[in-house]
Amino acid sequence: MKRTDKREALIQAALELVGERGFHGAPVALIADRAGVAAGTIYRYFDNKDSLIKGIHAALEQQILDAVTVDYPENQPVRDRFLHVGRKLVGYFISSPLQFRFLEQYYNSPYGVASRRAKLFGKKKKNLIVRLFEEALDRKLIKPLPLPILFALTFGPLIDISRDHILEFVTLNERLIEETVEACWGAIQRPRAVDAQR
Amino acid sequence: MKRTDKREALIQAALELVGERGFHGAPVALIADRAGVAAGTIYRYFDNKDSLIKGIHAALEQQILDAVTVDYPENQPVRDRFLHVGRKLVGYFISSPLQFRFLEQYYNSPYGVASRRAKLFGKKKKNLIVRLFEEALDRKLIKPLPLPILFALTFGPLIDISRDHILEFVTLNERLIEETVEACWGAIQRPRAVDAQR
Amino acid sequence: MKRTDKREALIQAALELVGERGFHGAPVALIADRAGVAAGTIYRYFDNKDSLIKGIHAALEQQILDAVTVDYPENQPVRDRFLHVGRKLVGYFISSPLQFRFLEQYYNSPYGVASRRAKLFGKKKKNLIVRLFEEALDRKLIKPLPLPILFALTFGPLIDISRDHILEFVTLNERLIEETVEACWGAIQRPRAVDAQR
Amino acid sequence: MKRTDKREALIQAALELVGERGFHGAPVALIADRAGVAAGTIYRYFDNKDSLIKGIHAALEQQILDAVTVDYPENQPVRDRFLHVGRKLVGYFISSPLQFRFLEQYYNSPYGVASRRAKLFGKKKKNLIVRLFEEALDRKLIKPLPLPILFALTFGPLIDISRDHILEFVTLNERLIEETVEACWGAIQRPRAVDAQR
DNA sequence: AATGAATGAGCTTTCATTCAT
DNA sequence: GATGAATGAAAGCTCATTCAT
Repeated sequence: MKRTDKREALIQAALELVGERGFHGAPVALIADRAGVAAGTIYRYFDNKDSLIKGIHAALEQQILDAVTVDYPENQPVRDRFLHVGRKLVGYFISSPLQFRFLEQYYNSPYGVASRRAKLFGKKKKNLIVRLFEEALDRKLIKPLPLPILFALTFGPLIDISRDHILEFVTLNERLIEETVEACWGAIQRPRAVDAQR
Repeated sequence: MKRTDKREALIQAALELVGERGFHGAPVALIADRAGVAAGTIYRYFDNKDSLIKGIHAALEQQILDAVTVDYPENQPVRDRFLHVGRKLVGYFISSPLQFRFLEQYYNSPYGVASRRAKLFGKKKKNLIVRLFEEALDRKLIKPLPLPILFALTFGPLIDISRDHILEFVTLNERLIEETVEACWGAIQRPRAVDAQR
Repeated sequence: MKRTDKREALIQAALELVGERGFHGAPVALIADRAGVAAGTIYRYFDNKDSLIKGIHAALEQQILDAVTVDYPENQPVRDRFLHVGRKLVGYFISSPLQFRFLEQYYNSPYGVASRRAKLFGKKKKNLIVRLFEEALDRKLIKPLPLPILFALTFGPLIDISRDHILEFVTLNERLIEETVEACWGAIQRPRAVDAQR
Repeated sequence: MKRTDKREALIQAALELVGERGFHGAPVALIADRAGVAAGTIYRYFDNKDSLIKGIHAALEQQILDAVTVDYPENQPVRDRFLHVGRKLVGYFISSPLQFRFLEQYYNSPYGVASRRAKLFGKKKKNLIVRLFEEALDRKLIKPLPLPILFALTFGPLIDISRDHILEFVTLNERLIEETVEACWGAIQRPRAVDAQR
């Protein structure tokens, strides 16, 4: 097993254990065991357990960023770009349940308290999203609400339905995802002019 | 101190400690200390620590149910009843940050995995909400989506903005709450007939 | 076993193990074992292992102080008082080999680096000795050398012969102790006037 | 780097680390690192860590012996030879603080327990000193005390003042060293006949 | 000969739970 | 009923030593 392989094996093992059992269920001895290495070996690849956990988190943020960026319709209307991001996000989550559950654990633990601010979005991605929302606000396409509320109305439900799908409370399909993402857009979309108000 | 008082004191102490410091910061010795009883005493009132934690959860669900039920406009239109529930929910959360943070801890821990199914709503309350949504579906007032998705589109954002308010990412006021609850309704509301479709 | 007994048992066990084997040979598990308690019990009596070690050190300093103070001939000539201190010090050390070896370990370890300044003498005792030496210097009874050098010339050899006795390189008896203590006095004693110089 | 160079580098690195930080601060990985070799390489030159430590000790004893032997006034009076040894010893110690501190660590650790018997003097040097003392005893120049006591009265203080100088409790100069060494001689010197007693 | 990744026993400390008082 | 001292398993981490390369 090569150096990189072992690092990957440790990340994979920790990801699985935390995803499956939570942080309480992922002591270093077990992580090492599942990765097929000795406990002490972890400390050749990571400064300490926290560092391993944070490393996974960082890697996942990058994955999400990548997933959302693929085929991003840079030059299409705001609405289309929003729908793209929503679709890709849900797509990533439901195709990566371990990763999703890890992130849920992470953001609700001492580890994640500090980076909660960044929520599910790393710097680069946040900028992508933030830019999108700010453009939408500028053009008066969406309601003039604080960004955190706009995020809550859009990404909150998408995360929730992803979790529900993974926990099998609901079975998503393309149509349902599309309708939900569109409903999220509907939640923040600015009511059209006079006619629609009537 | 009466029997019930001690039970209450233990629940309150555990609630505070978990809310303030997370589960890691709430060992039984500390809970007992803050409750003004001996460590061993906990085991007269609860089978074990898990049981205490679950007891708190149950108590909080009841509190939420009560909060939502107060002044519930039983005979008003579905939309009004929905807005009432949303408003009360957010009101309860932001006026009970300890309770809110406890629940967040709870649902993201081994304790909560089992009861996640119940989400933020206990049996009775679920029925209240479920009845509301089913009536809305029957009358074709909202989109024909699976209940979990409807919940995600409505309660998801409300929980998120409550968290953001408690963490001071945003400062809610009555107007913002109202707009957000209405936006949630907008997300699931059935587009009106022919005109809106055009 | 009473509370105090257990504390004493832990101190005794740690004292023995450190004295016999050095700090490396005194892991908490072994200390607890020899004291007849569980490992965790140590932490009811001491904040941590360091605290236990420091507690022993403090207790021993007090013991030494007490030993030296008993029958201290407050109103006798400086020379008599010096001889008293020397005799008592050696007497304490060779009758308390475990304590002696513990202290040797202590002063040569990370634990003792900070308190090295105090050397074998706690505050009160240092003052007793310091006062004695200062009086002797004032009266021009001893050579005008820096205090550390005076200490080295007097207590250095006394500690060394105590160690040698404990390690059985030499077998001390009252006469030998007396002669050595007097030799130490001889080392710092001011040469008498003109005659002695010739 | 030649074979011998690596051995020397390892000894030097270990000497520095132990001298600076104590045994706790000198794990093999760090020693190897500072010596510019791989951790495993140590085991080509020494059986194990203990062996390396003992190797340093042996080297230092040789150094001390050499230092004391230089300019040794073989044909001068016993007193002069004694003063020479004392001076050279202190001179070596205060000009080699790392070496001094290593030896202090060594003699107070599991490593040194076995070789304590040899004290600061290896075989050859012991013989030099022992011969000196035996000659002095034969000629009735010093008090008829056991050798360990004579050593304690003479080398004990010299080691102590060297330590105090290194720790900056006192600042030695040639005069102070001379006076102290002479005081040591005074401690063991046989009182001169009737006249001096008067 | 030399490397350095890997090992795993051993360390100190925490804490849910028990039980004699 | 209530206490809180005692327990001991389990945690994260270190480091002397080995061995495939």
